[in-house]
Amino acid sequence: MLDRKFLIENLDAVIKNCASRGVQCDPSAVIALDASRLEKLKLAEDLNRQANETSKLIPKAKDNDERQVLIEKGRELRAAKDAAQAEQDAIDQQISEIISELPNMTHPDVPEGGEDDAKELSFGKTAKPEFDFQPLDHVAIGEKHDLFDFEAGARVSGSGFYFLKNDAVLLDLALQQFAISKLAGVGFTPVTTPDLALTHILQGIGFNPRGPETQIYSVEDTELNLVGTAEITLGGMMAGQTIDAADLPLLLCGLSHCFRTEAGAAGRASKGLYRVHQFTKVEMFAFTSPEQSDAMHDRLRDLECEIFDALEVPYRVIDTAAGDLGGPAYRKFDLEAWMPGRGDSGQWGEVTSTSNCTDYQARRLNVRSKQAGKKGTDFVHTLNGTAVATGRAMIAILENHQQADGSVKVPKALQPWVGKAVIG
RNA sequence: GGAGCGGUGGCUGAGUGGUCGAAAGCGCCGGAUUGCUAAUUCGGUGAUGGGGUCAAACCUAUCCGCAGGUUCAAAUCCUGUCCGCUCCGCCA
Repeated sequence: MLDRKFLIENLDAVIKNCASRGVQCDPSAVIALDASRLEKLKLAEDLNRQANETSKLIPKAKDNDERQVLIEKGRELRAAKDAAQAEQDAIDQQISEIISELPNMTHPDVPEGGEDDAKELSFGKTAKPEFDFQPLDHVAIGEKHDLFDFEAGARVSGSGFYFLKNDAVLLDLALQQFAISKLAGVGFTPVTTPDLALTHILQGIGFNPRGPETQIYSVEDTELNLVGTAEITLGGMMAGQTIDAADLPLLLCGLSHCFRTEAGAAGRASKGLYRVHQFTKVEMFAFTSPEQSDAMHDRLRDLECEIFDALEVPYRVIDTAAGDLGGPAYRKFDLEAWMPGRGDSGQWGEVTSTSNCTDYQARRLNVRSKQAGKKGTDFVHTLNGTAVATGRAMIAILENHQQADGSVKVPKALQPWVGKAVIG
């Protein structure tokens, strides 16, 4: 959510930003609405003040007659104030509806355009593999080593669910262990998180749990929703809180399951583990001061690179174009791993994503910071980034590390947890 | 799931209809003082919106979990709701 004053003072920039984000909206209506809102606000406040003054006179009234006159006057003033207040509230509601549809502003370095206009920033340390045999995709590798059971997943939970089996379980746990111990070692507080969250928390983070397009599973007759990412619960952890500025940045790494309906994704590359309704993820989350967030965003991206370098997976880093950014993001970097089994001869596939959401989520969630000696509070900045989504990481590992005999090398970083150097 | 109790300022905790944004203590900030990393003492110390100012000061409205209701007037009475605690039941 943008700040109302910011919007009013920077209307042209906001309109331009909406256009480059591809968001249909009319923020200009807010200007006139806010002017009349202020008018009603002042009127309501003035009437309220008069009513308060009248109320204070009542206990001091000389006699019953005077008291009755004052009570009647108070009654009228309150009624008038309620009417003005109601008008103010109605206008305020209209303004909020418009503003809540607006995306965050955009970092000046973000490329213009849509999905295909992302800027390629860099590549990982690991080169794309060159096979002297026909490489398999991860589904075929899984069949060979009995790693997944998609059929049973469909029987039990429907299409898009799966069981991991055997070494896939070890790999899954190893990825979690590796990511968490790596991050705990560089200042992140490890947490396990609820897998369900209240609707208003989702909305604060920028998810909309209702409507036909929603990516969110909701529990009927409750305010609970299955989280699509621990970003929701980690950000929600500090909702309504005021953090001592000296404690910033606050770094968390959270382990959670992630649930996504994938509404509207039917037909898109959906084979195997790539697009599923449930997966496990270690997520990084940072609450920072406004000055710290750009540097923190680079740090989260660099940590993702270190993790995938350690997993010996080839990847590229892209700076997502404006039109492809979600509403809360000010800038977003993705790591796309090379997946030799995708398409005819391999494709890049997104494995991580890190966003700087500046104060967009903090304003909705009301997360502030307080600096000692300074008057008032500031909204913090929030950032999130994938450390490891185990499903997609496994795709990249299995497909890149397969060998001619069908076995798969386990990256050194994972061997302590997998307990072996080769699968199969 | 059943029964009971409770949610007040950074914290502890008073406060059952008007003078309460709210006692007291702690913490914190500033001053004084004592010959010394402490003690004593005085004062100050919430947030948000609106106005005001170069910036302050200042003025004003709102906020005692949240949302409604009663009343001229609500932290205080009523209803709903969320959260927490205790006991019982169930349970990994």
